[in-house]
Amino acid sequence: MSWRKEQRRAERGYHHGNLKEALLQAALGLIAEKGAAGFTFADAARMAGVSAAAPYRHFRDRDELLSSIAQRGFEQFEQRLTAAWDDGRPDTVTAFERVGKAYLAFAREEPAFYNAMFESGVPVDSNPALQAASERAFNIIRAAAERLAALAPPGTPRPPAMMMALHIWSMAHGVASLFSRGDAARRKLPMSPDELLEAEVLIYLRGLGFPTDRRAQAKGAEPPPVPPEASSGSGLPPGGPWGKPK
Amino acid sequence: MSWRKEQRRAERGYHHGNLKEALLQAALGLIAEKGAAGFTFADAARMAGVSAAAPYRHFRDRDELLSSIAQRGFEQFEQRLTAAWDDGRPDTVTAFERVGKAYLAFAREEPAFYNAMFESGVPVDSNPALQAASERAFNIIRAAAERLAALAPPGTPRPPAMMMALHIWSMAHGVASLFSRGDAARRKLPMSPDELLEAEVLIYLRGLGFPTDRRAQAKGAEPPPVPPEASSGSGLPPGGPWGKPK
DNA sequence: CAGCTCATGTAAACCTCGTTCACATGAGCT
DNA sequence: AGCTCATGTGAACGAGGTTTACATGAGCTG
Repeated sequence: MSWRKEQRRAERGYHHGNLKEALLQAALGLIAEKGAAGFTFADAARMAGVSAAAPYRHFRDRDELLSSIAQRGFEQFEQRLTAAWDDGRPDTVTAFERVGKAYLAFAREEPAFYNAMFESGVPVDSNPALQAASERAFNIIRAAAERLAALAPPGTPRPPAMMMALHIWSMAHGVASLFSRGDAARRKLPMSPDELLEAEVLIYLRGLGFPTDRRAQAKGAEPPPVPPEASSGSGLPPGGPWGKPK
Repeated sequence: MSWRKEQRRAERGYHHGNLKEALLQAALGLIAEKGAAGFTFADAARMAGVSAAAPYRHFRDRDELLSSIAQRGFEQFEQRLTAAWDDGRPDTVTAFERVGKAYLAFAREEPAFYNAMFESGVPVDSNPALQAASERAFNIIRAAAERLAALAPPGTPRPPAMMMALHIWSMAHGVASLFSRGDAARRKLPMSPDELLEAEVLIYLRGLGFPTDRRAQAKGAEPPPVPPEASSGSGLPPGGPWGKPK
């Protein structure tokens, strides 16, 4: 069995050359497989072909590795949310929903990152860089909420954008962690997590008085009077945001 | 140092008498302190004054202890939700909001249970009793949603109660796990988690067309025509569900 | 190019934990 | 009194986290 280690060493020499990165990648894979709780420092080292003590040259301890991954996660998260938001094109509500979907997509497609970010027990404030990355990501949601709030129909009290952002975040996180990942996904649902979240957000926005029919507005302009096609006076498609009751 | 162990043994004899219960209590305390991830079987044994091997007479392994705690958690959770719902008294919306508050209160006051139930990585289906307890608890929310759905204003499409229940659950869980517990509670918020959730639920209900002014209905009866005091035609108090924009 | 230095890796050791196994104890029944 | 079985003990194993003393070699310096 030890020829393997020898061969690896022969391949790469005494020094690895890029161990830090290799450890992060290995950890990412392991966390995706077994969750942040099941991930071990030693395994990551093994996977990178180095001794168990080597990682300590690059991370103070296991928690710091985890926290680094969480930080990267928030960075990628921010990118995905930014792309989804696309500065509110083609219209604010459509873009807003796209952000919601991007949230769930991230949670589903990057389970390792999501796990490290929200479920690993790493305190957000354990590391200033982590905290900053987390805030940048949240700010995307907040900025989107800001734009949405500015569209509040005249006559309606304008909702605080921060509150809206927190509400949306809680919905997305709630759906993701209860229904969209890992063991939780095994709960039997009448609809997909994506549909669930989309309906939730639409109903919420309607509750704030927003026209949730996309045709009713464009490019962030003040919404025009509701056109006659918009059904039931609420701007929603017939049947409600949850589709036809099959 | 060993006089302590001896004394303990002297106090309680060779047999503990109620080790299973003692272990559950010890675990509860440890989880509350350090989270389910940081909790160790050995610590629980130490705290109960027995050897590290003793717990295996009562639990197959560490996971089974955790799962037992999660189950108890769901049972207590169900009780609290049931009490809060109080069969929809004095009116459905009020009772519904009380359930939301009870959810958060439970998450805050019973961090160990909440942790074991939702954040410990214990799969809900690892144990039939656990699964059943979890479903009973969720059924309270579902039943409440059912009653609420039946109140849908005439002319509005009636929302599926199951969907409503899932939405409410996701909001409550989202707020609890992001803002109301442990490290997460350190995020700076413009309002308390309770207020945040209450506003969220009210806005959501309004989005479904429910009159969210409590005076507008009583005892689950069909809501009467909106009285003149109900402002702005939405049934909400002036300023919106989030209070005055200070 | 020889030599030095420091970042980077290794091996070995220590502690804790989860888990198992052979054995001890004593509560309750016969 | 004696049996028996549930319950607890101690020792042992393997694994992981972490530290420490030592090894290696990449890159600078003269």
